[in-house]
Amino acid sequence: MRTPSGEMSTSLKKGTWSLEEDQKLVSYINRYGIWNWSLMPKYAGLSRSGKSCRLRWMNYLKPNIKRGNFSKEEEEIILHSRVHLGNRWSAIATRLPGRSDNEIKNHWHTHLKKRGTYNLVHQTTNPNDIKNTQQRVNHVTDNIATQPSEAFEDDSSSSSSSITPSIEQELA
DNA sequence: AAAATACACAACCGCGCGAGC
DNA sequence: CGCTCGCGCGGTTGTGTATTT
Repeated sequence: MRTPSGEMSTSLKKGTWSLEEDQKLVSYINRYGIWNWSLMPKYAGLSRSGKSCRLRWMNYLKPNIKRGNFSKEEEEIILHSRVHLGNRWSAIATRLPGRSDNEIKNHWHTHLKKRGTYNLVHQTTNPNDIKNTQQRVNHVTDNIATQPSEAFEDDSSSSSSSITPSIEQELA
């Protein structure tokens, strides 16, 4: 195994994030952007690994992240996408703006897995709903089949590019 | 009311890939 | 061309909460 250079074994904190840690990470990224996950936590005053920070940001702190219940339509998209894409959660996540791959994966394991197959999602809906839903799902599936997976624009990339080494100097 | 169990969500770990040197 | 590094992904585990006994 490799040992990431930026995050050596300096007693990194693990477990649930506190509000204070969230605030530190958010305010740092808002100010300086994302330039290097391995080094950022140090400058942000966090005793966390870069991986941990990245996960926290991607899944909960990033703007536009949707929290809370999945809609029926979102579940349908997940179920149907999984049939076509398998367990490629990140690819499935591109079909659901505002949802992270981790959240979708969790939702699958806790809710949707039990249903077994895509078809069972319809078990409580009336015939008309089923028809309409099937049309929507077919539309989504067609898109999946035709366009690889660039689908939704991701604004995270815009912030990660330009801000790099000068920050390190500024903060050192 | 307390203990046991099930459930849902948050976070970690290991690995592979691509870019840069 | 091989090596190192950082990032992202998917699987798995940990933890808190709700429900049942």
